[in-house]
Amino acid sequence: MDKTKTLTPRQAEIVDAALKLIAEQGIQHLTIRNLSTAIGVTEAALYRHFPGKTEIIQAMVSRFEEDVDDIGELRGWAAIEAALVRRTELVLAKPDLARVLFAEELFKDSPEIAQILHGMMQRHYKIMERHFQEAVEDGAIRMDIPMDTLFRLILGPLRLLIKQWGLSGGSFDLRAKRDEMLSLMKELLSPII
Amino acid sequence: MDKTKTLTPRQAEIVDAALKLIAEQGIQHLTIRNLSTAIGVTEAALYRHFPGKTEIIQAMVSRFEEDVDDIGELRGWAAIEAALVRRTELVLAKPDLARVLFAEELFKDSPEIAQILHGMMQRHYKIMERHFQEAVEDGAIRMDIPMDTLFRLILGPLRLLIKQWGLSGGSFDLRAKRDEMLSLMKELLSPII
Amino acid sequence: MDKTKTLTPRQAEIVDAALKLIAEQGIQHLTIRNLSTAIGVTEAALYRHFPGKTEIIQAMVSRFEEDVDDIGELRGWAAIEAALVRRTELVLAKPDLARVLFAEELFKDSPEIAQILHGMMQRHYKIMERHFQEAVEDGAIRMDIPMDTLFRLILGPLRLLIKQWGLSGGSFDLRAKRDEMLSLMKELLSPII
Amino acid sequence: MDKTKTLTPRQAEIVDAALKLIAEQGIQHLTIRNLSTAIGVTEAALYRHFPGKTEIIQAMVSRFEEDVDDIGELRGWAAIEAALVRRTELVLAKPDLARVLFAEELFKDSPEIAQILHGMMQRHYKIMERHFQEAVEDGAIRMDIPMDTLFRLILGPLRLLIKQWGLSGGSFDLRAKRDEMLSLMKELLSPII
DNA sequence: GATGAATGAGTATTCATTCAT
DNA sequence: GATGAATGAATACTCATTCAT
Repeated sequence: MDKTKTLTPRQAEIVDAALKLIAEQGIQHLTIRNLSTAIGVTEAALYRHFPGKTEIIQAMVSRFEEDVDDIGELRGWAAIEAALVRRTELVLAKPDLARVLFAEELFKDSPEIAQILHGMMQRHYKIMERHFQEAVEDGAIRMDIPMDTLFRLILGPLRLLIKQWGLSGGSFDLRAKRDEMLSLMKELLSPII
Repeated sequence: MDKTKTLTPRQAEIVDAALKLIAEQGIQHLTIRNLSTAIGVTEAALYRHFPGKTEIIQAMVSRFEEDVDDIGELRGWAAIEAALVRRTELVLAKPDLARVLFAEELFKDSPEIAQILHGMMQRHYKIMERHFQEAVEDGAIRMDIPMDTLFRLILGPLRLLIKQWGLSGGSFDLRAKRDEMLSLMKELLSPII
Repeated sequence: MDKTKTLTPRQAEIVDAALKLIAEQGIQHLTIRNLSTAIGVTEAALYRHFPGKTEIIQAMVSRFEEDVDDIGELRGWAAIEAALVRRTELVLAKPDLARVLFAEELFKDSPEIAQILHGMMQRHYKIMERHFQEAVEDGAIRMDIPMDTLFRLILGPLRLLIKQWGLSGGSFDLRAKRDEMLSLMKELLSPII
Repeated sequence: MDKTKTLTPRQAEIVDAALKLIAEQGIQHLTIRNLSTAIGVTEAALYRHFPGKTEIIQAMVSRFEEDVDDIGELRGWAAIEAALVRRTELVLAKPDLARVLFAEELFKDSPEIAQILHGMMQRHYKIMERHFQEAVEDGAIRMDIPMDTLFRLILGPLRLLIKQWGLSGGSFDLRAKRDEMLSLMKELLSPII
């Protein structure tokens, strides 16, 4: 039931620090040295808790799923809205994690991580697709838009919104803009009666 | 007339190799060593052609503008379409360059490059905004959408489309999907008469 | 009580090796590579003990003060003699260190070190000046010589003596020559009754 | 008769530039690159005029002799004074050359240069020794001082004076201090009647 | 006389990792 | 659980020199 390995407190601490480091200074500054001094131990100490750097990043990436998934019992447009809201709320609650969230190309290096991310996106895509389908069936979304295009039409602007918010250092009201966008999308995509 | 410094053949070769390296292996692998062996010379040889790594990246980044800008005399929705088409055509023509094009966070580290990119984006944004305005005036786009939201609504899906195309290794027909998206957008955004 | 940071054994070893390297082969050969092989470790290992090359040199230079300063409770000509004797004894005890001691121009490049050395010289100059003053008051030195000239008259020959001794590879009896010089100076500079 | 090879104008230009570079920025900055850009040619061009860097330095060092030697027909104390005056005048006329003049340890690297310098010093010493002898015979200097000590007693303060003048960036009147020192020395060293 | 392009050895420093304690 | 010391491979960059043109 629980696919994510439970982390020890120390492991969690390390993952948190890694996340913070990446978000604040970029992937390049995620070094064992920086990580260990951020936590207050020696470099060697980290290897008591993780076999290597790769595993730390993996643990870090795995945390994404925990936070992003699970929109409850909702269906259709309500589920879509809930998913997008959840995403932005996550961004607001854990900006560090979020700023990394949409930068898949950062992890091009390690195939393992890239794969984890890819799987995550795929799963996410499947879920969204189901809700899109429901929304079409419910009459909330017009039926002439291919699924993949619909996905891009909705997720694309949201991703860009979050990216701009991150790059600008949180200089505007993310919630307000998100809500504005959502209601606008809902209107734009609704069937022409 | 020509603001961009003309590169020597060797410089162009280096920039090309850099682009390829970044696109294929990620920024982390853009090292002087990798670059020089990719070209087939010693590391020291590179410094005959560029003062340093920074300048190589700058030259690389500068090439973006050359290719992306300039949509001619068009205005309004036609100009928007032309710009987006041009972007995807660039992606198709020079996938290496393109894959880097939308990954601003890659350059978070070096402020100089980040600034160049930021300036580029700003300029691009201004141009697009003007065309949006024109399109609204022309009656091609409904007038109740704030400019920034409009920008995200149009650019967001395109970016996502290109990113997916890149990540999937060009597994679908980018032109077709782009055209589909464009005509759909045009319809969605047109004023309700 | 002890202003100088105590060095770990390894740090002391490194500083010693650095001193030896400089003395034997000149500043140009004081490289991390040479230093590490002189000690028998890899280059990287040095960075466990010092943050960088600069700090190594600083530690090296700091040792000067330890050894040169502090002439006890003496005053006047006795203090001057003690200072000069102490200097030559240092030269005899640690030739490596000493050979570097009077070659300020070696450190022209790195301002930090130059400044440390300059401060050292200034402090030394002040102390000597005080003792000169006392010696004049005590009637040991004639009163018609300006302080700076007096300084040069006494320190100049000593410096040259030490330099010659160093360049000649210690080919003559430094102590004897120093004593000869000191007693001669004392006589030359004493007031004409 | 003329031991110094005559330099071509270009060679002289290179030597001058080398001198200036060393004096202004230290030996470490005497690189072929810096040298060539100082003159305004490519690095490769230098090798048309000198076989290598060593030979450039040699030519540079050789120039010392030209300028320092030859005090004419004088003898005794007058010759000593003339020699010291000549030295300081050289310092004043060509500070670049002069600042290098007393820093023998700079050239520890290349034995050839060290040897040239050593020979120069030896020759100088011999000449001075002769004049000291004459001065003693003439009754200008007391006869109880060993030659080598006498040499240090006179040259030491002068060297220190010049070094301080150089390090301070020429902040005091070198001629005045030199004259003050000379007349003082003359008095101090004269026989007690 | 001079240039442009290249080289091989070297510079200080950083990295992830290992191991004995 | 953690440390101190070390390593080997990498980083960007500089050096004196060579060579074909």
